[in-house]
Amino acid sequence: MARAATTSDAFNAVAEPRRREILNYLALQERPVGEIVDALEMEQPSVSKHLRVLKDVGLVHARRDGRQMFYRTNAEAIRPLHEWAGTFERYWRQQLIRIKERAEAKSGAVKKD
Amino acid sequence: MARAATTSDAFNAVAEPRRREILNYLALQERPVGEIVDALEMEQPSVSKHLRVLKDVGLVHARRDGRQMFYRTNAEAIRPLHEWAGTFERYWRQQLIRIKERAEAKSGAVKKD
DNA sequence: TTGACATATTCCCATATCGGAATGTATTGT
DNA sequence: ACAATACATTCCGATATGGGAATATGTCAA
Repeated sequence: MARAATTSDAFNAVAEPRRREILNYLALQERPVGEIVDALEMEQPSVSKHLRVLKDVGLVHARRDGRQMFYRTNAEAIRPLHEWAGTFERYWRQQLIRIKERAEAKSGAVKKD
Repeated sequence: MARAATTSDAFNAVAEPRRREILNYLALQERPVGEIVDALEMEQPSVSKHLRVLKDVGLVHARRDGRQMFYRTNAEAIRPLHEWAGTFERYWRQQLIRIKERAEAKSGAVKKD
């Protein structure tokens, strides 16, 4: 076995920085491929390939209009990622509190509340 | 060029499901490698290698105690991921509202509020 | 039909992966 | 010093990658 395919899930798909840029760009409104190419300064085949990956895991939706293909971010598909990361929120909050407490203790613990 | 290294950032590191399991397991409290091996039923070298990746991107902290190495999740390092995904929250909320509106319209739009 | 335009796919290559097996290293107890 | 324990690393093989170049596909316009 080798590394998991980027097409396997959203986690793998967004691991690629270029794909995150594309998702950011397509979040506001749908755009044709050519505009993505111009805006993000990437090669057209590269953009098409990234879009293919994103579409396969449901991170973008596609719509044809004449010769153009309009893509837009499917924000819903990013939720699982947000939720997984969110399960750690209470832990980093705790860490911050501990750091703060240690800093206060070190500085002489003037106040105690 | 090939795919970005898993050691490059947190996004790449958490793309691996096994590494997410490890992070989940080490979030509550620090654990020695052997316990991770038993709890998650993975080979020891595999666990060590994943921990190496996680440590390199700062997702876990390590502490030696005798022959054992205790690891714990550094939740702080997961925040950037949470925040990136969070920038899409308003979009998926909009999408849900639109879906709801469409459903109501279709069902006859009995109520209008 | 023919050509132009917009996008998608294929082929190639250097590289990075993950798992398994074997081996290396650090620390402790005797 | 030696063996045992706990991890870490290295080597291997199969496979997936992303970029570049070339080519294929699909759609419209004349």
